[in-house]
Amino acid sequence: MDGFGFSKQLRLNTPKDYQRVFNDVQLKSGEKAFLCLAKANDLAYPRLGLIAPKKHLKLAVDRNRVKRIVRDSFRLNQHDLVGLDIVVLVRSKYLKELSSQRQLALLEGHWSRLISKFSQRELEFKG
RNA sequence: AGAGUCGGCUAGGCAAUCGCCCUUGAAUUUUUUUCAAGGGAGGAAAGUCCGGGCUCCAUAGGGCAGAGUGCCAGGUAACCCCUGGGGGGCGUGAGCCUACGGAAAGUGCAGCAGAAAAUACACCGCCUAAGGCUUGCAAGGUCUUCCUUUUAUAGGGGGGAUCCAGCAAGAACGGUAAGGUUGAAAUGGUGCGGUAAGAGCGCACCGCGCGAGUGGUAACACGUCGUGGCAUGGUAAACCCCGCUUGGAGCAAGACCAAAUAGAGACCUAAUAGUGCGGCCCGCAUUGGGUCUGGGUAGGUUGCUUGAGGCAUGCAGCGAUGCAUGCCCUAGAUGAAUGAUUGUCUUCGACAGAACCCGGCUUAUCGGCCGACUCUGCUC
Repeated sequence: MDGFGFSKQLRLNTPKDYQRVFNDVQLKSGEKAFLCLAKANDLAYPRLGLIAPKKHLKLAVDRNRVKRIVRDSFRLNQHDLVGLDIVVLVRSKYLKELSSQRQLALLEGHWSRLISKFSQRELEFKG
């Protein structure tokens, strides 16, 4: 796993996968635009799930755009996120007003916060 | 040059890096993984408003109801679509708009204004001819009275009454609908005659209805002829009537794989019956159907892209379109693929993301390009 690919392996594919994360949220990071939920997965790679409700983003074009940006950011940072199942929820239409650069910056912040929380938790768990 | 009308095309390009989906080929032991090549959203993909294909319900059949549709001809798989034509309306014009069958089968509806809104009425106005009314007049008639002439009949003269006849004036409980006022709409228009005043009351012209004729496949047009003084106010995206069309459900359709609407038990119910069948009846098929208990799956494959397909040329047609030949294969995802970052093009954008597939309609839309045409102005 050294490339920056984003194959099917790296996605949450079934309702079951999503339920697993929702039923036991271990890590959380969020603000106005995004909410990231995560749970350890005991795998050698991270997995990503996306929820962009029609309620917040009415147009299919907007929903697709956000998903692409999140996926791309996840793809480029996947090596730091090993061992996590992450579900990203799009929270509001406020997102629409943000530039793609701003969105990417927000996501970077979420990733690093998740990583630090995750490593802290691992330490506690071991200790 | 300015203003405008109609039609068509386009919908960022290029480079680098990191990625996604599909197909093909190669490597790998098949799975998997890797590499290479190729392809990868729209003109509206949208709204889901029509019409089809396809699938299942019966092989989708008859009638009623319901729904849709509505000038004519053509095109098409089909249509509420398209093309051409006709009628009506708008515009100087190119052009644009038009649910455009029936109102003498019936029912209903019409605020405000106005005299009056569908029945003919009569507010203002105009008129006083006929018939009647009121008032006046008194030369006729009639009645009455007085005077006078005469023996008398009768004659002459004066007064009064009456309203029989007459004359004049007035109006309406009469005539009229020309003129006025309202309105989207008021029972043909103009002129002449006519009349008490008026009126299709009569005539001329125009308009209208009906019939014939001519042209046109037809809708319809023409106005040559005849005929009717004119009859049927509007509204049918009000009910309705008439003609035509129309079975229902949808790719979560449906099919396959695995034990898979399975298999098991209990109770209830039924042959003029139940179910398929989801408006109702007929008809057709079938012999079951309903409730409950307990048990189990809710995964994968397919349908899924070669099609009423595109492009080019030729022929037929005013055109929509059809036919012929050649070439091409051009997204098939399914927690859902086209992106991100950077640079550059002086500027880079709008509306917006395929989900079974087509043909339309409607709505959204930044900018650019091309063609045809119209009007106005200037120059020659």
